Amino acid sequence: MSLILATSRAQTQLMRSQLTPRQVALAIGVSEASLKRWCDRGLLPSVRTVGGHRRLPIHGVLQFLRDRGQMVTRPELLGLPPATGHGPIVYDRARAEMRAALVAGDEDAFRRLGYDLWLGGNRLCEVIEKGIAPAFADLGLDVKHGRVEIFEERRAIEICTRFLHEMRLLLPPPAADAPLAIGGTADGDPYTLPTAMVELALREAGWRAESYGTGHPLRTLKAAIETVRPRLFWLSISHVSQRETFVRDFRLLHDAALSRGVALVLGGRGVDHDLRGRLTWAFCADSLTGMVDFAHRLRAASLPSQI
Amino acid sequence: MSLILATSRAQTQLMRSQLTPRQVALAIGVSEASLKRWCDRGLLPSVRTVGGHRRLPIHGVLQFLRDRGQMVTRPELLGLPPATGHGPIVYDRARAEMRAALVAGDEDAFRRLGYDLWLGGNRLCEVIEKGIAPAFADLGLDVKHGRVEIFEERRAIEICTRFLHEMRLLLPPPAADAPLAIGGTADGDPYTLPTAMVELALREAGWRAESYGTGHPLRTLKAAIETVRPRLFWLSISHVSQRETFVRDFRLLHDAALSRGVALVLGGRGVDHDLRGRLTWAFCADSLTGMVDFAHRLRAASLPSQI
DNA sequence: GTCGACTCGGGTAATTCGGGTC
DNA sequence: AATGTCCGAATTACCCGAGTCG
Repeated sequence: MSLILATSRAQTQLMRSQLTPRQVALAIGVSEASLKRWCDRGLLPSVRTVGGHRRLPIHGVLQFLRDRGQMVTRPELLGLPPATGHGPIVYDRARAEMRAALVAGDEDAFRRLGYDLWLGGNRLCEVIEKGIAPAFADLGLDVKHGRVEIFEERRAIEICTRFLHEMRLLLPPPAADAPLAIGGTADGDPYTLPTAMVELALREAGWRAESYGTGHPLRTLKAAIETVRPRLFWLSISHVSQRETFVRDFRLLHDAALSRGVALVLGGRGVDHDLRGRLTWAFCADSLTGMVDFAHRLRAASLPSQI
Repeated sequence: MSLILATSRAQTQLMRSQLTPRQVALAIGVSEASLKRWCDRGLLPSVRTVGGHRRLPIHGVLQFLRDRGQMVTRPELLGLPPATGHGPIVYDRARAEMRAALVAGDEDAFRRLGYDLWLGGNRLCEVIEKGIAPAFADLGLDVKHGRVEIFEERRAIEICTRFLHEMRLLLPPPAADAPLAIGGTADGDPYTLPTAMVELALREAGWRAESYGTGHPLRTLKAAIETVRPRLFWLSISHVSQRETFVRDFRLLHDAALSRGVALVLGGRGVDHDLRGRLTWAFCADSLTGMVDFAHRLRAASLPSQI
């Protein structure tokens, strides 16, 4: 039995972590000579083959493009979706166009919008918070008012999940000694996107973040904290099914986190005034960027003598 | 460009301190020709078989990579003795090792096992059916008997989901004129993995397959069939929450599919004898490979004059 | 012994090197 | 100061028939 790996270019490039100068030059529409000079000046990270040929790690290339706001003329050579041709995108328009792409089930269009925002130099947590999340908020209203079918919303969630996972692969892998963060949602809270978004935002910020998914009874999360011993634990709260039980069991989580020195972070649209008054935590985020900022401060505090 | 990968039995027996040129070439992302030259120049230690074939001691390869500071593009291809092959022994071992990796939350190990099976020449639907799915079946028993925490199972699901999405990116994108297949799970069925597996298996078989995710009320799936007009619709059934309602509403689905010429396919461990007697369908799959075979036949029937 | 897949060696095409110039 | 183009030499990738591996 044999397997034939038909390596169409678009997909091998995504998984291939190193690119040749020619591929990058074609993709971004500059001469190979310029690329060589940028590499030699250290603007663009590169490694060498045995014979001295340059190879460019994809992470470094994307970072460079984001920093410089460099236009990508043929993104498909990098495994990216085809270009919009729209030029720079602002959040208001991205929100509307993302919503439209999601409703239509147009995965490529959605990916393109996400990539445009990201390559435009925005942090992922901002792309999510100002583009994707609002698009889903609009979508939720559409469903509520019967303008959009439920299957279309579910399909949108799948599309977004795949995009988030794609971004996860594109981010540089976290350092082995990076602080560990885990999290998820509680029993009765099936919303997968928010916790996946938190994971991605923390990974972008250099954490070794792993989402544990949805629907965890709180006592198993207590076990997770005690077993895995992360530096940070996030509980994404989109919906609370049994409030009294939740509040009671939550104490387990808090006590476990406190006694193990784990920073317990809450967040999500399910955190209302009532819950805020009855739960205790290390940080309660009202935005993804706020949460990332807290993670930064926590990390800085953990390494006091790093100058 | 295409790679033909196949299985060599000896690799399972040798405890693999030595690698073939092809494995190393794939793992570090260079051509076999370059590898040969580097060996001949003494940059990379190698020994010869009696017939003159090169074998590369793994420690020499790792040393070489360290010296050059080169990143391994596919680290999962190096390190452990790959379990290449197709026999039941191979799958038994993969199943056990996958289960262990999943319980431990070791994503890299799981990915490596998946890649090993796939690159060993197995189709993805077989990798899933004989490796991954049994591993999860074992895991489910572990949870049931209290040997494994719930958070560990949820974490395993996340790991597997990310792997499936990674494979999805690795497969060649479906042709624009490939037949369309959509599917998902019904309301009250939160099991995401099976429908994601179906999607992947159909994409491997050349379909334009898109999973719509979980938790669809059946009437919205009816709308999906009528709006999207796929050639095939799969309903993944892992758990049926309200049996009577399900059976009643299912008729909507069947009628819509029948009148639109959509092949309605059922499958999943939730399809029991009772349901089989009360539902009607175009095909009821008791295995992933069986479902893929049906899809092949369906496609062949749709294109009668293709020689 | 058969057989399919892999590897061999060597040859050829394509890419990249560094440097110089526009 | 920065980019694009051109050059000969070197490196890498791809291809082929014959032989090896398991």
